[in-house]
Amino acid sequence: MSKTHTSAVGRLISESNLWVGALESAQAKASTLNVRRPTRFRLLWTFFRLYFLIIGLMLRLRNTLTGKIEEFRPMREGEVGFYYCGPTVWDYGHIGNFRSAVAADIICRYLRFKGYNVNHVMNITDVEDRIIAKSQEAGLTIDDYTAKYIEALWEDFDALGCERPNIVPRATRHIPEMVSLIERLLDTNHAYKSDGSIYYRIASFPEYGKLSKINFAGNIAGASERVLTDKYEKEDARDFALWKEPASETEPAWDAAIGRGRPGWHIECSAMSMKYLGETFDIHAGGIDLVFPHHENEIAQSEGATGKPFVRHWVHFEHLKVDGETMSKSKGNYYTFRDVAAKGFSPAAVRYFLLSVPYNKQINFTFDALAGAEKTVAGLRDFRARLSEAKTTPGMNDALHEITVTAAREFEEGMDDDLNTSVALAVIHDLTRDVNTAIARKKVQEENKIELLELLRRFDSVLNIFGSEQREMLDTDIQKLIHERQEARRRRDFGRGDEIRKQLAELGIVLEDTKDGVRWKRQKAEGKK
RNA sequence: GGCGGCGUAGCCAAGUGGUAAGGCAGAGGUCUGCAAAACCUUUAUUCAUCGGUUCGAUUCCGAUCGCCGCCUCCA
Repeated sequence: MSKTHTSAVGRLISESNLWVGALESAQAKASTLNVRRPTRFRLLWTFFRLYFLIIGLMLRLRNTLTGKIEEFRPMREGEVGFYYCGPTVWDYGHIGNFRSAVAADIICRYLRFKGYNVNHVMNITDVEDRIIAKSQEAGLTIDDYTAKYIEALWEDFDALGCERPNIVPRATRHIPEMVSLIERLLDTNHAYKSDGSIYYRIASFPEYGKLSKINFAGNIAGASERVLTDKYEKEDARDFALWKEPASETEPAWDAAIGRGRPGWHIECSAMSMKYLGETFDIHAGGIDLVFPHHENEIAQSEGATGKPFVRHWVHFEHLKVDGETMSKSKGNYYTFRDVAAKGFSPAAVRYFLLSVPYNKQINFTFDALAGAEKTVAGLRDFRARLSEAKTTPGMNDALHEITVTAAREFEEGMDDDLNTSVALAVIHDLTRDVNTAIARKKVQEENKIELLELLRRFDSVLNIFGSEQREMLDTDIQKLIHERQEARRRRDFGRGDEIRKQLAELGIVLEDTKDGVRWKRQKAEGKK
């Protein structure tokens, strides 16, 4: 096999979308004919790639609005507008929040993997009842109060390997946009003033309930006491506040043509998402609990004001449970990401755990499962290091090449199927086992290594579980000890060798004697219960 | 009361109308001076329970039990 082959395969991997059966057979034919990848074959490949990109490997995503799994097609070719209802910064994020954040991260990363240019907008809600209450308790302005949690949020994002969104609008910085949207709603009779506050008139929007499929008739007969007993100056109990009159002088408020007040929660997301993504955009994501009323209200506000469809594809993340139960402070099973990290678990293990179950299924958090994730991640990282270090012979092992190609295809098929990360991970584990065997049997050739490492990079551009490829340098003292131990072993002075191994273990360095020499690694982080 | 999700090995779990992915843990083995790592074998005749449809159901339908979510600001 020639160098040309390698680069073509490398491109194949890096461009993705191309791993289809027909392609493989074309490729198999090329190799049986022992053709040095002539230009016409490359053209044929390109044809297949384009063909299957259009009709073949489409991402299928569940859409809450229709309740169905649909092929995802953006409004504009190659461009995706993505809005994720981000956190309310009144406290450190808990592991449930990060389940959603990781899910949003995976969607954006996978869309990019598929070749889309993604504009990821994540809002930060930095004015809201709890924040107001907490900041007043602390004697701080809301900006001073939230600053600490916003900073913490980014630290947690970085630790968990979540990409920073492209745009992170804050509610308090978009008051004029909200005010003008409310004005539009007043003009179109979708909103009304009452006692200094402004409410949305649900009766004016007949499609209200289309996202959550909520049945108001059924509710009234049932247990929704709050709706019935709440005392509001509203035309209809279902109407919700767009603009709230401050209850006291000390409450944060903004002066506006519509009166002094502060925005309701729902209007924030309508105003900010439309500002950055347009009046109609591709994907709006968030936790499942936001379906009603938050997202339902966003639709009412946005579509009421514009008369256009607001969002084409709604994606909702299922919740995380702890030991099979709801996570709540009163049950004592409430954990922030920081709590978990403080118990000695690595952020990588937390990320792995959070993405090990598809986003649309509830995930059950247990410390046993997290300890399992810790070992699994360590194993995967070890695998990549072993592959990087593997000694190779020139050329390409065809059987291993087939395994590589198949893994690439199956990974993409799994992810295309409504982002089934469980399947994608299983593909990686299978590949790991096969390649480990190949390494042990010295079957990994130079070109296999190149394409395998490239494939792992491709996988990791989506999952981000392998992490940095930078190999840490050892202290010279430690290097000397390792060398000394090798010398001792050569003399068959195993007593001295074991002594040094023990000494290094105490320094957190674990050694592996392989046929190609000694490998070292850091002691795996052990999570403690 | 209305709407929705889920119950799969010790644990976390994927999945499908045709007879159970993957990870962790456990057991045995190969390799190794010993380890470690890796690999191999093994661990659910069975997918909450009971009925029904079907040639065939874990997968579809019904009922029951259990868990979880939403029903006005919770990811």
